[in-house]
Amino acid sequence: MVKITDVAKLAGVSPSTVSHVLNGKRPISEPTRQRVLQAIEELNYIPNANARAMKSGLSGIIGFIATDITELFSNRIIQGVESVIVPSGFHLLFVSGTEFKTNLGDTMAFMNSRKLDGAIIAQSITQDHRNLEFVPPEFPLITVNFDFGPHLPRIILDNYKGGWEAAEHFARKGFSRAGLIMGPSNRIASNDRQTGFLEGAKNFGLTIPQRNFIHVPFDFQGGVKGMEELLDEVGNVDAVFCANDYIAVGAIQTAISRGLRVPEDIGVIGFDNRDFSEFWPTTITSFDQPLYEMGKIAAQYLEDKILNHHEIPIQTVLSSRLIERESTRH
Amino acid sequence: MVKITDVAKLAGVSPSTVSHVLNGKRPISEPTRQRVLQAIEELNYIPNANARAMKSGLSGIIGFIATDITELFSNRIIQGVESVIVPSGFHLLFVSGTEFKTNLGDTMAFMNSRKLDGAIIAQSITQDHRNLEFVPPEFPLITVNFDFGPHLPRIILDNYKGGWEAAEHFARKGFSRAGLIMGPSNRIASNDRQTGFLEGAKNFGLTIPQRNFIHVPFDFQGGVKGMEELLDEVGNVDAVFCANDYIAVGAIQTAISRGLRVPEDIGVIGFDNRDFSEFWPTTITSFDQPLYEMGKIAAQYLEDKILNHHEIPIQTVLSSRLIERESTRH
DNA sequence: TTTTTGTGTCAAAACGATTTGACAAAATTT
DNA sequence: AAATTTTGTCAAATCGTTTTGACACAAAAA
Repeated sequence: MVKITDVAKLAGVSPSTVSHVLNGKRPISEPTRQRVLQAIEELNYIPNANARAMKSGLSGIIGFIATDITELFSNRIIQGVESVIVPSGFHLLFVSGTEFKTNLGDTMAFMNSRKLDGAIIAQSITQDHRNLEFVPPEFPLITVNFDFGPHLPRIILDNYKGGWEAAEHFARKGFSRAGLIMGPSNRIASNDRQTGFLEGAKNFGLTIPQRNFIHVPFDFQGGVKGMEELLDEVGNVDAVFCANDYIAVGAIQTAISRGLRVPEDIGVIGFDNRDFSEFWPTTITSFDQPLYEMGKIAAQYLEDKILNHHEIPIQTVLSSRLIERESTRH
Repeated sequence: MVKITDVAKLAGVSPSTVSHVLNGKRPISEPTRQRVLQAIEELNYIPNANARAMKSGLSGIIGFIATDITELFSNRIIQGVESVIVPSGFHLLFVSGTEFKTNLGDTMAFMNSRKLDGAIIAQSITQDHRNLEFVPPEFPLITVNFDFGPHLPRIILDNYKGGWEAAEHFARKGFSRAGLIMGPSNRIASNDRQTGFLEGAKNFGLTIPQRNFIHVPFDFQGGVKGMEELLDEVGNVDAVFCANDYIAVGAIQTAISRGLRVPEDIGVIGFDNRDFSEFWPTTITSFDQPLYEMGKIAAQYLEDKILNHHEIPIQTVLSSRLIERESTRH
């Protein structure tokens, strides 16, 4: 491996001169500069990143912590993050969720090992704070799309507003009897959306069933179960707001198999704007989350903290965007 | 930041002794060991990863290069990779596709900068070799799910076999007139599947249309276009093999809107086993790719090269698995 | 008892860059 | 012409580990 002294020798200068040519910390005369550049070219010299990291104290690596990388969400966030950090010379290192969850000691060690200049935590399922207590408070850290407690800066979605807008949309489209199929009840996001929807429904004159706490898993079967429960036990709804698009699809198929027409007899709104909601036989009205944007903002704040030691605003709130499709075209 | 000398001082030993306690390269007497351990605990000492990397020449980081991280494929591969490398103390660093594609110099610099101990290249769209010519041949590198030329070790899918099995499945289910909607023609995978399907069709007695080279984009609209073309111009098919599930869905919807029943009048097989193929109104017969497995194997080979300098087998071939669903239940 | 072997520890030399104090030589100001 | 400033370069110190040759001391073998 060719190193800086090799370059210096070939160019007939000292290593420090090579370094100055590379980093521009001191002026170098043009002829010397050229000789050094030539030597670099000739030897194909690449500075050793680890040596640099050691001297500077910065690794140029930002950690990305997600409980489940399979979740498509993470990816759009990642793209947003990368759009910011890659041009600045940073790279993204993936810290697997399980690793993060299972081993406190290692997590702390990792954050403290200087391998990471900072980290972004995205969409964790757990609300368990314990791990983070071990991370030193000055370590640059930000969470995206979920709230990990009052001390950690976060980029979040206005879920209350999303719920409210769903109700508003139903009302404007002429639906009148609200129903609700939410995800697992331990999620703050779910609760906020539910509250927003219910208060919105009240505000816009939709009827609300007494029993408004159907909670199901975030998948197709959850939607099936939710819609069955809604039709069999709650009854008399024509406007169903679902926690996500998988649930919406299950709900729609169940309604159809019960002889109901969507949206004529019953309207459905999903959440997340999954790819299939756009080409499902009945295309699905849904909320798009600005995940790319969230990643971008998170990355900008993080960089600003790492590079300039600026504090990250404790909370940044973005809005989801309603995308109207057939499932609510009354 | 507390360092090894601080620990040494507190424990009343030399830094090398602390190092030996940590790494076990030399025997240390039990009482000394205990004192050192105690000091480490007390000071909350975490070794500096960069200093370590510099000394050892290994960063403990493996690069993951994917053209499009949004693509769900990458994620299952990543999970497989992680299942192997995380227990061994490695971490995964994303190298964004665009970065890889656009800037030759940087790519090379990156591979050579010792920031990465090795890299996995997954599912690139381009067939462009140029970037890799700049990577030194001894750099541990392996590609997953695509072939980047004769010199790079690869884990690939037996696409020919997949095509062949699709034909076999159609024949066994009583379909008789084969049709084909493939992805963009520049993909080797597409071509292999096509050849396998056509030869399989011949072998199992399916009729093959003269015009068997419909190529469309890999999405829903591609499927719509493909099926229209098939019905309008090729005609007389009852068994359509699609390049992926998005195309299959578009094809199915188009067939249905033309008054055909799936699978009674026309059977459809997709590829990739996307989540929605399992709950689409007509569930879709598809091929599952062993992506997790591929990632796992790639990671094992890579580690073996990084740690033990064992050469990576130039080619490892895995098979896809047919999952039968309603779209071919004749 | 003397020699050999084995244990446990240390001091010093890497690893490969960046930073800083020093100092000629050249350019500018008095 | 002397004093001052600027410019360009270098030598040496530093970042925080790991590794290795040396050595003291204890235990075992001669």
